[in-house]
Amino acid sequence: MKDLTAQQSKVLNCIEESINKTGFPPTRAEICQKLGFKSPNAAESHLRALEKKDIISIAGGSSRGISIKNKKSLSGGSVPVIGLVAAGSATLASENIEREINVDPSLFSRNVDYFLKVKGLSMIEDGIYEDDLVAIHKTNDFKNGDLAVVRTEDDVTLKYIFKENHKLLLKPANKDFDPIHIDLRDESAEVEGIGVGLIRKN
Amino acid sequence: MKDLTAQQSKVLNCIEESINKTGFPPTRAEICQKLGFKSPNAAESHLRALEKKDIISIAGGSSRGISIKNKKSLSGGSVPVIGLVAAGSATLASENIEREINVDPSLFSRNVDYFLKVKGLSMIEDGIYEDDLVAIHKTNDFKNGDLAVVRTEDDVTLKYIFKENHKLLLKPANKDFDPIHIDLRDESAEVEGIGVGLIRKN
DNA sequence: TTTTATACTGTATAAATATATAGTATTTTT
DNA sequence: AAAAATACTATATATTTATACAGTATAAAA
Repeated sequence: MKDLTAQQSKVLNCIEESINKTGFPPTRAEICQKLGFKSPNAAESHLRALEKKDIISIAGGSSRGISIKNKKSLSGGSVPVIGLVAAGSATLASENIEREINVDPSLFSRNVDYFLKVKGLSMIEDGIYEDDLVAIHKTNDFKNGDLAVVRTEDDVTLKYIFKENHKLLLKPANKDFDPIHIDLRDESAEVEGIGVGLIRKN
Repeated sequence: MKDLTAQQSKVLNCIEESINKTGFPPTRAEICQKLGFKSPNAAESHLRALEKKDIISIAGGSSRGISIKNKKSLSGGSVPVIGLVAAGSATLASENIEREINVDPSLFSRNVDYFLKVKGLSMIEDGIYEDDLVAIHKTNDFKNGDLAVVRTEDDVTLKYIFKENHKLLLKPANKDFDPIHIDLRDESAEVEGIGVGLIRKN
């Protein structure tokens, strides 16, 4: 990584301060005011220099469109824990949120949108126990064999998913449980997300 | 405090998403686009409602001036991840630290001093797999049956511990592995900590 | 029952903001 | 020695954006 000049560091610091203090990045004018510049272009060119050095990224055409790259300790690491989801309700509806926990975003391979608290023993043979928190990345894109949160017509379930044409197979990891077969021509089913990790509390 | 309407929750979610994804809050127009509103005032009035309920604050006269309140800036303590521990070396010696991760201190029942990266399959029958990170609370106090990190004369191992007088039993959760019997009159062994949780990355 | 809150569409506009262009001067790199 | 990067002032402007105002309609609270 290239070194920053003294002025560039000041500008970067100013951006960080703004985000920490107000919750959003500064405008060019605000940077100028804080650092004593008299022209908005002073801030602009410093921003472009920081962008060139890959320290920040600038969203073109949008106000305050500055974001700091390789955000290591993003304060917004609060992730909701979802307990039992009533049929028909949105998974992330506030009434389903049990609590919020802070996790390092870099912990799991993909962005974690919520934790699903496991009910029942259907995945126990693969080391997923009752009350384990499965980290869910929200997506409807999946590969066969993925651990998926699937919303069926009257349930939300966590199983291994396999799809072949119009047939959906939801496979548990417990020989006492039967796989669920869904014919998408008869029933609707939707993949809400896939499991990318797990947290267990003893 | 948490009597948000469904729409208000959607808007709040939209704000959080924007901050997480782009690094800065959305504009009214962007909220409308994401949630399908056709008038900027739809977003505006929802924002005002959220402000009235003290969920967010809106900086007047500045673009994207939305910030989410009660942002618990709880410094998620940085906790080291310990990989293979060479016999004789201190567990928390820097050469054993693979990385550091941020966790919510309230996540586990007891304070987590480090994560031990599991090697081998000796605990697989109880859902502890290779490369799982077991949260370790440093203590030499334990109960029979606790999952313990035990330092023997030539190894550091993670097993269920049972002590009876001068006899120590380290019991794996895998029938292919034999329990370790240690006679404390002949060999030394020390409990470094006990497992209070687990993190798995898929 | 009246009021208040929710949930929007639609239009308009002042103010905020990004961003280009034209300069000047110094320092660093090639 | 020339080129490129740094570090600004100064001015201008198209666009973004917040925000007010005017409505419509429904649901919840007083």
